[in-house]
Amino acid sequence: MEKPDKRNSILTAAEELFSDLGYEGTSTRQIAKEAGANMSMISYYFGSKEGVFLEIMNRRMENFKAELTIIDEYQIPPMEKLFKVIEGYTTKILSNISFHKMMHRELSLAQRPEMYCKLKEAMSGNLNVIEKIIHQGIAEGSFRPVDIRMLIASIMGTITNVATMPSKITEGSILDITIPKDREILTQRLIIHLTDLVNTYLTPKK
Amino acid sequence: MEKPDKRNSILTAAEELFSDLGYEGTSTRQIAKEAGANMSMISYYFGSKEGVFLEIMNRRMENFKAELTIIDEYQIPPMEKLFKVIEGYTTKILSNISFHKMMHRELSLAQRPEMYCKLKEAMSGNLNVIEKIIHQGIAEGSFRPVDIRMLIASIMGTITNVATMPSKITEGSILDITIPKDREILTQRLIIHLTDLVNTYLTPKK
DNA sequence: CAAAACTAATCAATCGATTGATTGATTTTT
DNA sequence: AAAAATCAATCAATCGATTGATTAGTTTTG
Repeated sequence: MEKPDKRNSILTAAEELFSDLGYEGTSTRQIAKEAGANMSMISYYFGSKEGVFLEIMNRRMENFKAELTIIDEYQIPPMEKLFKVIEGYTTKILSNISFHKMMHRELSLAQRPEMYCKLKEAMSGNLNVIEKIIHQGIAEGSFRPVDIRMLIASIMGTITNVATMPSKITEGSILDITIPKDREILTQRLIIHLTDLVNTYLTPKK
Repeated sequence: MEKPDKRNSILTAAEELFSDLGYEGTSTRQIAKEAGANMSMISYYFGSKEGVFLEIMNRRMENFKAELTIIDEYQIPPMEKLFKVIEGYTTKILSNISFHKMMHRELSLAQRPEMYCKLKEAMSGNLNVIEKIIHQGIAEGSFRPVDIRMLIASIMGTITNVATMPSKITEGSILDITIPKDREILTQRLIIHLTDLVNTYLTPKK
């Protein structure tokens, strides 16, 4: 016997719809229809449309954080740490594009102050780890002195650009990030590019 | 004597609201109120809410394009071209953040196919200019061979990251991109970082 | 053990509020 | 006076949310 489990199907449907159409662009009727559930199930399980949104964000955020702080503990050179952070971050984001789109829109619009703060907090937590690593590298002389915040903007921005930009925009490229196989290829290509970029940029000239 | 010019005040109000609240998150009543105009003025001048949106986007896009193609014509080394492109692009985007936010959301959501195509076209036009320059540099040996598309993603992504991310996220930084004076500082800092980054990354190792 | 009581999950129907848009009358400009 | 611009009032449609009723599964009771 199959379990309907409308609760999860609502979350799944809502995440995709929010990601594709935006929060305001998605109606509770669409969510219910897509989830194969009755509208009232949304209120029943999550209280409101915003409740669904918050549940999705909180879930994904929990799964997202931490990870990076562990890498910082490793006893390896800063450059190796940076590589691991880049690999971890890229993989995470490219395998959760829907959430990443939602998150970015949330930070850009800044309408739900509570959620905004949570995201900001989670975000700057990750930022600080990266900043610390780069700072350490510069201090010990294994990195060139650079504008740390701007370099982080480059790293984050590159990943976001690949993740959110419609792949069709890169004309000629047949890769489509919505296709799992292509996404895997893109992920590796992005990791290679970013590690090459920061390595070249941060390695002191002889 | 002041001219009411409701038409323009509607466009101005709508651009800011669309940028802050998103397209679906903005109501025609808000636009009218903010513009100090009657609701029906929106239909009168633009036909519909979407008409307002399209007018804003088309205006800004016209103003945005071209510029880059001229740079490509200059008789200067590829690296100098790239610097000029970066400077021009960065300045343009950071002085039109509202439009840039709208544009990115439009590309991310892809709901109005017609507008989406226009934006894609304008975007890939700019991309191709940059690609051509980098390609030329690699061909003549003044650039290292790199993943061109990914490098472009880094350049664009960095600018977008600085432009769309709430400045508060960079804790410690007191710079607020919404304040003109701070924005000017950030713009210069961003240009310096990007030129330094691409210069270091593209210059062949001796 | 079986009847009764309770609970979680689901549904169709409907609520008041808000949406984008339009109307016809009125004012301003030319 | 003709044209252009503006207004208050109103439209049908859709929004998010709630209601009361129903079902199925579990617990408690006698």
